[in-house]
Amino acid sequence: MLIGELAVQTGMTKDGIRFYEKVGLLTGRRLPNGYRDFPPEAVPWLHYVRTAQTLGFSLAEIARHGEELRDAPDTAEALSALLAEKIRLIDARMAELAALRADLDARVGTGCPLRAADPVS
Amino acid sequence: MLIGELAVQTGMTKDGIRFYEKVGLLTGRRLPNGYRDFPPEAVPWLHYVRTAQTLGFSLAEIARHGEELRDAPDTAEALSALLAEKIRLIDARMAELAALRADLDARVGTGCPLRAADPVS
DNA sequence: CTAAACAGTGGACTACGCTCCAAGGTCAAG
DNA sequence: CTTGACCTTGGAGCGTAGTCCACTGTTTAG
Repeated sequence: MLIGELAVQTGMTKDGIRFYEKVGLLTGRRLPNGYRDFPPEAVPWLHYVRTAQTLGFSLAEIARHGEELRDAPDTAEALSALLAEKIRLIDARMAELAALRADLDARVGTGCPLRAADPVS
Repeated sequence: MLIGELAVQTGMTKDGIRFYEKVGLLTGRRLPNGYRDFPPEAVPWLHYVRTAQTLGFSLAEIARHGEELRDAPDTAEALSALLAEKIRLIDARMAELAALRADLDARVGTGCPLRAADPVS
């Protein structure tokens, strides 16, 4: 698959895809003419990358996790460990969100909690 | 409260605090000598800002929300609306995280799901 | 009076995650 | 053989969120 089609199928720009390759999120095969050639699996992979990214994982983290997987002696086990680790991170983030939510919930109707901190009032 | 003490009490740098003031997260009173003078409420406010920020809200968003509050005719009502809005956002984020978590969960032990997308293997 | 410990400003610089652009190579159709 | 659509590279530029620095002013203690 050439870069343009991958761009269409993932909703990314070509420049974005090239950037992702540059930072190691995608490894590049080249056709004899120098064009990049992506396997179809690149599509779900990029969707996964976008999802993980919007959830607060940096591209470097995502790339590093990919590499850890690639270099693991026992892939199935390494994969499980990595996913378990990600799940722990997600749980931690969810807990933080729950705490903020509870905090805001508690402030609703209790006067002027945020504004009190804003000296303009 | 002078900037140095606020920095100590919030764990921020003075430069960071000045930056926050510059982008409108903090409004500056000045002493006759030109020094910034912060009310004690700035401490919980900055803690709140940091929390909201780590949860994915941009400084611009946080500042804008603060302004919306300030400009609202009925502060208590506006506050409730704003907090309700934030809570909705948080719920949406939590739902996304839950979805990713379930996705990862489902992948654990099912072969080579991420690696399949990484053409190096 | 001077030195130390604070404060102020402006501007350069960083890292991340892109986006845009110019100049040029490749390929299929007419 | 040219046109157009596609691809390549390198480099500049941008927005966000700061950090760091030099130089200068202010306050306090000895």
